[in-house]
Amino acid sequence: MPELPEVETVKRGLNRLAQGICVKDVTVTWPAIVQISDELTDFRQAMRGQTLQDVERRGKFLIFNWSDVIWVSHLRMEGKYLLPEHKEVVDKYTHVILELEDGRDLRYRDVRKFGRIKCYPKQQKEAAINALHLGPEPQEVTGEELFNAFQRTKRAIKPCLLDQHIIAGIGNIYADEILWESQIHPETLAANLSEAQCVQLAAAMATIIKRAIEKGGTTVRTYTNALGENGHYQDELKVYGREGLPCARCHNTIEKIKVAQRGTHFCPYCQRIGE
DNA sequence: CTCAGAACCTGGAGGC
DNA sequence: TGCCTCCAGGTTCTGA
Repeated sequence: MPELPEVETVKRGLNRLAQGICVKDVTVTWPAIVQISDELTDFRQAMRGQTLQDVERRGKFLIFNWSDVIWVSHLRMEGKYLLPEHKEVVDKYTHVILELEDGRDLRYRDVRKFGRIKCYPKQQKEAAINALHLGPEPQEVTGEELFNAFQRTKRAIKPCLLDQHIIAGIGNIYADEILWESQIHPETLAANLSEAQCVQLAAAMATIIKRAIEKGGTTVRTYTNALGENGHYQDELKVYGREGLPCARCHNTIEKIKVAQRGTHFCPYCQRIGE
């Protein structure tokens, strides 16, 4: 679930369903998921009595604004927030449970246990977000900013799109989709892209990310989305998961290769190195 | 400093 | 059915 459009969808769901929830008690069953900043002594103690004001997003991070603390939360591969309507049995993949004053629970569920929730005092908010060293959002970055950032690296364009210090929020699915839209081969050296190609890339990022947010993100495989919301952008994917199928633009066959250890889908005819 | 590769975890899919 | 290998929407650590 977790690239920018999916995280944005989770954020909107939490703001719709969880604003004003008040925490009575906390249970953590996999301690590595929860971290606290040096100023705090105990997560459970810090969270008791906290009311959720709202949730923001920066890149793929969720920022929870509680009354006295903030959370910087990353879902990584499979993290989900759930707010079950009825008291459901807690399964073995649920690692954090906030027992609420209204009788419900806010649960964090994560099969692979990769996700993280870091808790800070509220006054540390700006410093905590700055310490993430995130690049600009893909809907806001300019071609010129991309061009300048790419001059400083010897890497291929694909790993640059995944580097959160350069642009914050793009993951493996949208990187492939953006490169297809821009007709750029994923192994092209980023430093070799022209300024015009960087402008094209910035435009493709804005269009694709905006559209994916409108569609509620992308749901692939059998993951069920948090808060009952499934994405629909999977119906509009042009290359991701489409190896062996015809390219929507030129009808040649989509290929899958490895670039910087990540599965990478592209059209070898309309995405060529040096074009 | 930069970059490639491993590590962190678990489950599903496919080969034998 | 069982066992093995590989793969997965991400980040962070290690070491060259």
